[in-house]
Amino acid sequence: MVPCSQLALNYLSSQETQSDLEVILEFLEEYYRQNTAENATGRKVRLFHFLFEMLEDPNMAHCVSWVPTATGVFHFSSRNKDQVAALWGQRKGNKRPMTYQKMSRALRNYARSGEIFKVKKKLTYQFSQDTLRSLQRCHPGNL
DNA sequence: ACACTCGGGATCGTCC
DNA sequence: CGGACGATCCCGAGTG
Repeated sequence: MVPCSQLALNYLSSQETQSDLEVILEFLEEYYRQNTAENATGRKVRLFHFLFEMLEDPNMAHCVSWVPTATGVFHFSSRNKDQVAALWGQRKGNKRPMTYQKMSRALRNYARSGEIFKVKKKLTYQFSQDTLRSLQRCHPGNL
């Protein structure tokens, strides 16, 4: 997560015509909206955010893991893929249980927005460069 | 023949 | 209310 102060500075320097107070209030409102409800209740989390979390968690390696050969490529375990899906549905608070079939449909939608692409291999997908960079920026952990 | 995987249209829920 | 957007549901085709 980029520090609030740095974001605010960038924002301020690009909005020199408005009054400082106006700009600051506008920024804080947006910042607060993006960084509270999301982390607290998981309401605004997108599927690829969740998947990135799973991929960074060593305890989930039996479900999803990075493919070492290329950056941003990951694949699901054929046996445990539905476990990831179940956790995803749980995170979203869905009434009906999530399955890999339904979750993978959402993954396929990411091809249109260019966030994640399907690769030829079974059960494997690839984050786009931009998506991967922004995810790593928000996740100050390893790498 | 069979189970598993992929593709996509339709629909839903939330937000503005 | 209605459109945009992301996700969910469902069914049929593809494949080893």
